[in-house]
Amino acid sequence: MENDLENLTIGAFGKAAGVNVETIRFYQRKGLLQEPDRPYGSIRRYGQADVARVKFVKSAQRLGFSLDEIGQLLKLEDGTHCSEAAELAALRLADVRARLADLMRMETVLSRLVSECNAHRGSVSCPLIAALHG
Amino acid sequence: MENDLENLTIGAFGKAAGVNVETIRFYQRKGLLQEPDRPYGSIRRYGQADVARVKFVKSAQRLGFSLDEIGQLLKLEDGTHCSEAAELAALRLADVRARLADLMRMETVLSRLVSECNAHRGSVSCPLIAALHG
DNA sequence: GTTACTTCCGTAGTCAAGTACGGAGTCAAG
DNA sequence: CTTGACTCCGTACTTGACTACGGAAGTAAC
Ligand SMILES: [Zn+2]
Ligand SMILES: [Zn+2]
Ligand SMILES: [Zn+2]
Ligand SMILES: [Zn+2]
Repeated sequence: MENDLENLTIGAFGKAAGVNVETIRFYQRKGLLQEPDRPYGSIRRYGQADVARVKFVKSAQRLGFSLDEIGQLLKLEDGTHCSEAAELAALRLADVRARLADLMRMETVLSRLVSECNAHRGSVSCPLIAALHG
Repeated sequence: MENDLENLTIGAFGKAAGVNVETIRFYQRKGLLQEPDRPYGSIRRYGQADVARVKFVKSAQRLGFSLDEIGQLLKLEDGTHCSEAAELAALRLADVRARLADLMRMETVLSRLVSECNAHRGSVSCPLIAALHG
């Protein structure tokens, strides 16, 4: 296979970017990745810029951005006017903090319930189950 | 309407439990709620035990249990042998803690990126966008 | 030049937890 | 005894981020 770094088949591309081939096609349909022209009667080839783009998507996903938001970010990728990007990131941050607060509440309650259940041996009814009725 | 507390129509039941009628039907299909017998050529009626059951489901959901897990919990609702319930709760707790760690990581990175972006005014490229390439 | 993998492309399915819809049948009020 | 609201039931749709499938065409290896 003549798969130098700028002539990757979609399979090699997927491997290089750490994603499934189907994921690449899916991103193409979503408009997150453009499909390179296809030489007549042949196969598309991909390069390192494409790999970088997918890695960008995956990094942003790890920070909680949705694919739609990542689409926005990619349009600002030149970095010349980042205020919109900062705004998106601030929204994400607010959302992350809200979910964090939710989970902290769950953590508090669950850990209390688990330890209460561990402690009530012998007593009549389980406080864990009882708590779910409130 | 003769809707005393033990003769609720499904609509009154939904209102009493704070959920949509369709949600009730959905829970019935899922086996979380049993459907009461339907007097010949008539309409089903519900009581406070049903309302309590839905509220149990909703409480457990707020703690992060899935409907499938809640189905398990409901089978143990007698409270006589709670070790399985405690085990489920411990699993939920572990999961909540894992998600908490994820979100804390996101919070750290996002808040750093946002403040770095706010600080870089005038400098060449945006560290927020740049970071997504790593 | 045949075998065996890939690519291409469109469509369809997955998961969770519901929501929506359409056409009966039922019920209470006026 | 009709109107309008509600119930019943089955089926299909929703969201987000993929994943799977099927058949034709391209390509690589021997
Ligand atoms: Zn702009
Ligand atoms: Zn217990
Ligand atoms: Zn048991
Ligand atoms: Zn910036």
